[in-house]
Amino acid sequence: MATSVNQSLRDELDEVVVGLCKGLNDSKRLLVLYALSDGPHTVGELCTMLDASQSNTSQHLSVLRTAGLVDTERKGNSVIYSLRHLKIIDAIDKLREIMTDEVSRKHRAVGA
Amino acid sequence: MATSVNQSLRDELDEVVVGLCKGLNDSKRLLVLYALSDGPHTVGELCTMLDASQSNTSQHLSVLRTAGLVDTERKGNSVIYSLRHLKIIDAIDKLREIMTDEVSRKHRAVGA
DNA sequence: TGCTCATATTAGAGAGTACGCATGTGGGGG
DNA sequence: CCCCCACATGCGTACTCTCTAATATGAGCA
Repeated sequence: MATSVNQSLRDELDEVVVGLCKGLNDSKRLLVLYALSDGPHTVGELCTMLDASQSNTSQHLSVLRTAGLVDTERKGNSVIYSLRHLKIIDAIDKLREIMTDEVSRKHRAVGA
Repeated sequence: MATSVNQSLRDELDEVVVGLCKGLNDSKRLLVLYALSDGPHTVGELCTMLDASQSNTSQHLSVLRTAGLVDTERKGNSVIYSLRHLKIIDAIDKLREIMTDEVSRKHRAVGA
């Protein structure tokens, strides 16, 4: 009955994990994505928003760059980061929705 | 201008990461979620689908349980796992969509 | 009770990840 | 040309994750 799963789905999910989930698996990176959903920002600005060191921020941005989630553009002395896929915010919001469902579910369980 | 980000958003994203993203950050776990989207399965069945050891499968299921992504029910000797939030599949599909966009974007870049 | 099947848990090795610190790089102004 | 600013990168450390092998739990049956 239960057979091993389709290899192409397996490969695709592998890519999704490597390329995207890994990028989302850190609250600071999610925060960066939200910050960029309002519009482009420089690294310095993102540092401030994250309360993180320049180095640390830059490292997180590097992960997001590799994941293909952000774009960069040089402007004078600064580098401006912007969101590459607006859909990523939809995806995260979907997760937040589930989180909310889960919380209210627990409340119901306690109440019952 | 750029100020530190709202603490409540920060806390919420923290929870999203801890509770959900961590659960998604492994292709085997994504595979489990897809397998369960067709309907409930026992651990043994999931082992077969994943081509993974019983121990390893059980450990991944444990992560998903902690994340609140799956439900369990004992039936005789077996334990049956089922999907707790159908929305999680929507979220993953959203990520796959982004993945697709990204791939076609690269192709265009090469073609151009 | 004792045995067996299905699943869960534990311990330990190896790989990966986040962070601080120090240093490298590249554009702009004196 | 030299210096400074904004940012990127390399290194070491502490932590976290996944996996295998071994062991524990728990339901059903003789």
